[in-house]
This record gives sequence, C-alpha cells and structure tokens, in this order.
Amino acid sequence: MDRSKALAALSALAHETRLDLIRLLTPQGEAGMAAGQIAETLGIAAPRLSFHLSALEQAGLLRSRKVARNVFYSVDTQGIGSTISFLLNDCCRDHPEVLAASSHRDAPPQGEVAGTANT
Amino acid sequence: MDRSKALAALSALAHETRLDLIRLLTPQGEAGMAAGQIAETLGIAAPRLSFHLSALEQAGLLRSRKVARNVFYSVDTQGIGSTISFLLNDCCRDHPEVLAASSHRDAPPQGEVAGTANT
DNA sequence: TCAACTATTCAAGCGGCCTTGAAATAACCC
DNA sequence: GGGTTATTTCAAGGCCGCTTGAATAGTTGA
Repeated sequence: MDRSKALAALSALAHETRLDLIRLLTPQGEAGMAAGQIAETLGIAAPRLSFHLSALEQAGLLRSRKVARNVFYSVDTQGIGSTISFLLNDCCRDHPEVLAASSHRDAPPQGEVAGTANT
Repeated sequence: MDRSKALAALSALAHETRLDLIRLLTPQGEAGMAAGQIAETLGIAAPRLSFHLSALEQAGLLRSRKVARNVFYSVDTQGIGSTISFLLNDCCRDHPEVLAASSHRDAPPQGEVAGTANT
C-alpha cells in the first residue's frame, strides 16, 4: 500500500460515524448490510450515510454490491489490514515496542458476548 | 484505550506532515530529536512544526522532554500501539482476515536502494 | 405504464483545521 | 546585563470536509 492510499484510508477512518460503520459491518462479513438497514441501525440520515459510505469505499475500506434495489456494503478486510500494516511497517518501521503494544489487548472478553443482542 | 482517545489519535495521524514526523522520530527511539533539527530535516517552518508536534503530543502519540533550550520529541510507542490495537480489536472485532492482512508485509526491503528511479 | 421503494446526487451553509508571519517567552554565552 | 538561539503563542486568512433537505435516477411489482 502506497503512502497516499494509506493517508486517504486514515483520513477516512478519522471520523466517528465511519468508525461506527466499520464496527457495524465487520461482523457481517462478506454479506454486508443494505444501506437502508445501516441507516436505520445507526440512526443516520440517508444522504449523510451515502456520503460516508462512498468516502470509505473510495478509500478502499468498504466494498459495495448491488442486489435488486438494495446496495449491500461490506468491509474490505484487505484494505483495512493494509492500512494497519502501513502504520506498523512503513510508518513505524516495525518498531518492536509498537508491535508489542499493538498486539496487546487490554480487554479481551469485552462482555456483550452472550448473544444479548442489545434490543 | 477508549473510543474518543483512539479517534483523536487517528485524526492526528491523518495528515501527511504528521506521518512524516512519526516516521522520522520512530527510529530515534527514546532519545528523539530536537524541534529545530526536525524542522530542518523535513523543511518545515517552525510555527507549523510546533503546531503539528503539539497536536501529536496531545493525541498521546509523542512525548516531549526539555533539555537546555532545546525540546526533544520522541514517539510514544504505547500510544501508537494502543491506537493500532484499537483498530484491530475494538473496531474490527479481531476479524481474522483483518488480522491476517495487517500482519502481512508485502514489500519487506522496499528497494529505493539502487536509485533506479524509473522515470 | 404507473406507483412505490431504495439509494444517490445536488446545492447551500456552517464550522474547524492548516498555513503563515510577527511577536513573545525561555535559556544560554560572553 | 546584553545579545543570540530555540521554541512557542498569537492573529488572520484560506481551504476543505460535514451536515441537511430537496430533487433525481434506478428497480420492483401490479
């Protein structure tokens, strides 16, 4: 991943709504979610959602797929992975302490587990 | 690392000059570099540099240390590592494909060596 | 073809970040 | 103490991104 691409991806990620989108779509895997359903889930107005979705897509972090009259968005795991890889390898030069700190997770189970699909 | 802190760190990183700063300072380790030397190395005006340095410091990505009349800046490896960890763990829910893509480095030596600047 | 639904595009307004030059603060040397 | 160096703070201006509501394009089913 080249520099400008990584920069675009980071700029796209540096926004609360977009982090919400990534967080929502990641567990959905390849299937993704329809734009309308995303808007309803996150409580976002349609034009605003569309704006952020295309920003993420242009940055290579999301992919879209049209099915009937719906458009399903799913995360581009390669894109996100490459961005993180850029930070680790290119930007931080594989610094051992950064690598160590990045692979350390401070809250492993993070409740929310027991299928308690928050109403 | 909580959400707002990660968001601040990502916003701080989403800027070319600041990526340059991280990339320059990471190999310097704890010692860091003096502001003036950084400005000279990157060719940045002093006020502009100071602005970006304090932005990174406030985001928890840099640390500063005053020595005589110089201020040495060094990367906060914990801060950067935690930010990356946030992306992997919290935002992407430890998605296996993202983890795989992030630990994969596609261009290890990154030639630039033999000055083969293909026109 | 017509009506309904989904999603995007357009235009306008607002706010915030980035840049730049001048000035101020702090520390050192003579 | 005066002069010099290093860095930050201040104020002004420009630029870009975000939000919002209305309008448009594409698709489905009767």
